[in-house]
Amino acid sequence: MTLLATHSPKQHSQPERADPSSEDTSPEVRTLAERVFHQLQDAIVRGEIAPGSKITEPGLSKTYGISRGPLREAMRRLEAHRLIERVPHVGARVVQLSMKELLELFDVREALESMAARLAAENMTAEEIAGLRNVLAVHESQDDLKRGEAYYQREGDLDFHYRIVKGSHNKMLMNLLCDDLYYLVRLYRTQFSASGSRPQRAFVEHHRIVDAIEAGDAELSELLMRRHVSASRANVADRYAATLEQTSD
Amino acid sequence: MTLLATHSPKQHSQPERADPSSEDTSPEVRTLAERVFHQLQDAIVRGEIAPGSKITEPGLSKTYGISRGPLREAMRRLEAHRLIERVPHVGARVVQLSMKELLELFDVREALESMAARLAAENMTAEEIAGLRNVLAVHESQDDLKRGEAYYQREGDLDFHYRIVKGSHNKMLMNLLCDDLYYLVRLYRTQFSASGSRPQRAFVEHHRIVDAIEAGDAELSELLMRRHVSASRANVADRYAATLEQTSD
DNA sequence: TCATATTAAATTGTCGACAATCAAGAGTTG
DNA sequence: CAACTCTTGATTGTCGACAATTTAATATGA
Repeated sequence: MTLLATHSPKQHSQPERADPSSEDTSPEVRTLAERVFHQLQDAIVRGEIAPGSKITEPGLSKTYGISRGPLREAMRRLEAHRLIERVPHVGARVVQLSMKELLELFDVREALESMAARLAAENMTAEEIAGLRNVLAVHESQDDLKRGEAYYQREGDLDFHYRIVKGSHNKMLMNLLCDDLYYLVRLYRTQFSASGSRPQRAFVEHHRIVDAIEAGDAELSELLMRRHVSASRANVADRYAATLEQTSD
Repeated sequence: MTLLATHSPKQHSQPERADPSSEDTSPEVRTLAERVFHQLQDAIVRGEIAPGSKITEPGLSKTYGISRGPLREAMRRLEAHRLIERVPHVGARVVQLSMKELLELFDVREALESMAARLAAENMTAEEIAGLRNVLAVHESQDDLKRGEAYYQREGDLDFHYRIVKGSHNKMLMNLLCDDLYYLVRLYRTQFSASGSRPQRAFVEHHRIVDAIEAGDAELSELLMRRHVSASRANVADRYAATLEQTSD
């Protein structure tokens, strides 16, 4: 019958984030809790809900037109994904990554993604490698056009890392990185309005990583990915230090 | 095959927490959902609820004497921690790790724990190192007594790894390992009734790791921990292969 | 007998209401 | 004027009931 939606025609009294461009007909959102979870996840990651802002259950309940039951379940999932922080009997607020936590995130990424690259070199299929090269080609063309600023270091970069993690053929690794950490990475990029720097250097590094994976050199792939993430981390740390000194100007 | 049948029927009212032996008076179990989450987490990890068995909401609701509201929130958390698997409109069942997934878990541990050891060598305080050495001393005495079988490779081993992860002073790493993966490790140990082998060898490895950490040698600590976890993985794989051949006996 | 369709039971998803708890503001008092 | 208490408002936690879906069991027909 009526799968979902049309339950009640979204009476948005506060049409703040009533964004119809969002995809309600996602792969498997057969339940309200699932749907609102993805909606909130998107809204948070895109910065539509301010970081650090308190989110209240009646408020969201009104906004999304559902009752508090499934909403609370969605919030519990968001909490598990570290996108919101809850305090019993007090409330929940969107996470606000500090620089310390961001650097911690990079350390975890360095550990996991280098392992992913190693496994990818061992397990990636020819088709997957071809797809990976195709991603690089797209980046290259875009790099010519827009001097590699906007798209490249945002979703495009994540696409590259996505495919390598997927190429590891390790489900647990995929879940950890793709379902948890990468959303935090996106959140950080909106919070710090991080228009990634060093695009050309990262681009070269990406190419070398793919070369190593294609050659089946597990150790080299691991090493290059480790350096790649580590360099990215150092870059972020440097830019942040520069920002701190710039404040007194 | 039907080991570990039913869980304790605690048919109590709501007044007290009832079970004094359990850690119901933990730091922050101020809500029913929190409490039943920890109770279920323990029950699953200890094998009191059979792996692969289907758990039904009305059943658990009766067993723990709470309504389905907080119960569902607890189950959502269990799902996020990968202890149960849910299918919309169908139900939930306790996870049953396959050997493939178990080896995946070891790969993730190798990546994360080697990073943790590296950071621990850089950040661990003198008191933390002293505590770590004390753990080793306890293991040694127990090793003399019981020939290192039961306790050592179970909770004791995890205690060792716990402290190193904690010594990394990286909250995200701590959450990932201590809150998620280590519960899966415990679950595996009950599911496969894995009375850990190679105790003396692991014991020596533990000592060398602590030595490296105390010396502040980050690279060596990382390398030794990586080898340690990798050897543990290989041991599990070998034992499993042996079990397969033994089935024809 | 096997396959298919229908029905029935049980379970999951969702909602609205009530109780418990916290945060803030008004009011009092030294 | 400051500090403390009390009250009030709002939010969170919990419950029971109803609707929707799945699963099984039964009935029906070729």
